[in-house]
Amino acid sequence: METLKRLKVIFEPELKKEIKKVAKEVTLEAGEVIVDIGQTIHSIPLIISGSIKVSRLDDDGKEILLYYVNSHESCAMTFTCCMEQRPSEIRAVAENQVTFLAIPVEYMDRWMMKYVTWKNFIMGTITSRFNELLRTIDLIAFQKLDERLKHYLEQKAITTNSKLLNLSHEEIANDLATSRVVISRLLKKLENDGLLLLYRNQIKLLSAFKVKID
DNA sequence: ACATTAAGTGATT
DNA sequence: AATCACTTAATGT
Repeated sequence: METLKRLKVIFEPELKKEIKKVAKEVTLEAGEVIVDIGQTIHSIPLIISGSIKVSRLDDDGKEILLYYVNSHESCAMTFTCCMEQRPSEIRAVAENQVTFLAIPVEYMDRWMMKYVTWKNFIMGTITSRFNELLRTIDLIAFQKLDERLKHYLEQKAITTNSKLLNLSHEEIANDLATSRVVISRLLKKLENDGLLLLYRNQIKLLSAFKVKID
């Protein structure tokens, strides 16, 4: 399985062998649901290419974006759900065409004990996700929607690997759980600041907008 | 040409 | 920052 080589994680050879043995390679098209709220997860994904959008539903059943899982990453929420075999709190949808290795949950525990690199990998993705969520909580608490928007655009550029984003203001507003009018105003400000250009259903990030792609 | 949908803006809470 | 009300611009039929 050459796909494993493309992961930048450094797993020890024995672990790689085990992964090859038990993992199933799955490819999904954009929009396909991987897990929905209430479902129980039986395997954890190691993303080879593409990305997954992870969201939860608020009280009114509206979708609110939590984060994207990109290439070479895995989803922190699935770990916690898997451990206890509890129903998923989140919904995961393929953002674009995505291929990942599905690893059955029972190996999670076993490998944690057996392989340091696996433990480090799991802990690493949980910590970085936790820190990111902490940051967005801060931004929400201090009502810094403009910074959340910038972060959102940056993530979007990373997942699509393009500075040309095909998004309407309304979609952004839905993802950030706010109103379209607010997004339009903030985007206009960013445009005036020379960070981006606005078109209909399209946003072009300029070089002044620091994103490390290409 | 007309209807529909996306985006821009002032005023108000 | 959210909502309302309204305008303007772009796009589809």
